[in-house]
Amino acid sequence: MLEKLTPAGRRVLDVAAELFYGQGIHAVGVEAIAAAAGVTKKTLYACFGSKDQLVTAYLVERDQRWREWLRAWVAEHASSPREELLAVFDALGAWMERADFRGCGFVNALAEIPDPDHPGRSVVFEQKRWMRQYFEQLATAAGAADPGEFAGSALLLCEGATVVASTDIPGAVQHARRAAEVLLARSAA
Amino acid sequence: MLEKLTPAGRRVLDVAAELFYGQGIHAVGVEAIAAAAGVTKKTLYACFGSKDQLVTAYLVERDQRWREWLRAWVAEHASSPREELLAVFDALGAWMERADFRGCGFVNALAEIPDPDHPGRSVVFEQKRWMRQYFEQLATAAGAADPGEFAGSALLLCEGATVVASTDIPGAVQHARRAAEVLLARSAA
DNA sequence: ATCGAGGTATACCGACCGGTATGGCTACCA
DNA sequence: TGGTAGCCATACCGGTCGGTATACCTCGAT
Repeated sequence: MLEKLTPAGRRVLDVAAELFYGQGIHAVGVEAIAAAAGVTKKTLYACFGSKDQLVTAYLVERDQRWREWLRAWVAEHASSPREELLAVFDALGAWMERADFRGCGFVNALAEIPDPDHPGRSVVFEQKRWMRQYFEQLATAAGAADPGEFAGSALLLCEGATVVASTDIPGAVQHARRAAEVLLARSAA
Repeated sequence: MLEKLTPAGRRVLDVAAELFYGQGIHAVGVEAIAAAAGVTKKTLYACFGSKDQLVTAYLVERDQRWREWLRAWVAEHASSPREELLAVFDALGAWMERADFRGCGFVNALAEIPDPDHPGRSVVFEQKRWMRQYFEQLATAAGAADPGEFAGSALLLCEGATVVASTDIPGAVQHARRAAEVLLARSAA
């Protein structure tokens, strides 16, 4: 659904991603998305079928891009397994400094999707599971005594930092990084 | 605004709290709230003025009730400063087991309120600041070497656990409690 | 040469949005 | 006894919601 997008569909998804993240899903109507993408509603519906499916496509692509961006950032800013682990928090910090930062797009989406059967929810679940697994992989490489335990803690700190950073409290991610260092030292082989 | 509520206003706020938390703010219309409270829209507007003000009142009261509930829970389930600190996580766990748990109502509200001037946002900020301060107070009593540092970490773990618990990953709050114990031991006098 | 895919534009649908207006009823208090 | 606070019911306002219908255009591939 994402690779074989027509040019118009591509524009729609880009615009939808920005508006959904910036203003919230319910706050943005399909008409506004179509207009901002320079596309008629008919084209939008021909490409995505419904608003719910457009929302799901937004989340799927956000997940893909996040994984790619994070891996690239870590690879570029770290030169040892231990550094890679902590670089995740530095990446988080870099992301939060963006002017349009408005918390975790997946968590925000979850807040607006109470329906347990909405396909978007499982995309969010999968994203968090991936983050935990990524931490576990890095912790294993870094020689942590219990990589699974550390990965769970790191996920908590990571999600906590994202929430706290969006509530006007400064230094959240640096704080999370320090806590992760302590927990890693405790868990080191 | 909250104490001097008329009986009809009281019902409106109770119903609004349940619907806003359970379905999201934008997803619930004033008409649905009025109907569920057995009240006309005119009465709703006479009591609260606008939907935004009703949302704000919901957040203010949620904050009040949370503080009272948490303090009472901690007082009942702990008998030493250290136990009190960790009991906050047990309280979190008890709250998450409720059938209607749907993440942090304040964080969810933030996701739906991008407007930086909305009065509801500062209520959310204040709630998080209070949590941090509460942790600091407990950490001081428990003899932590750096109560401020520990309070920040505890807030991260607490918010992280709430997010992670709402993404289908089990054991988040128990994990957070264990991490808090480790960090507290590291920070103990 | 044609035909379908991917567009455009405009108009429409019923339902709902937040918010207001009119009017009447009861109960308590000065 | 008269007012007013609180509440009811109904109807209305302009605007927007997600989604559909009709009709026309323009390509590139067969």
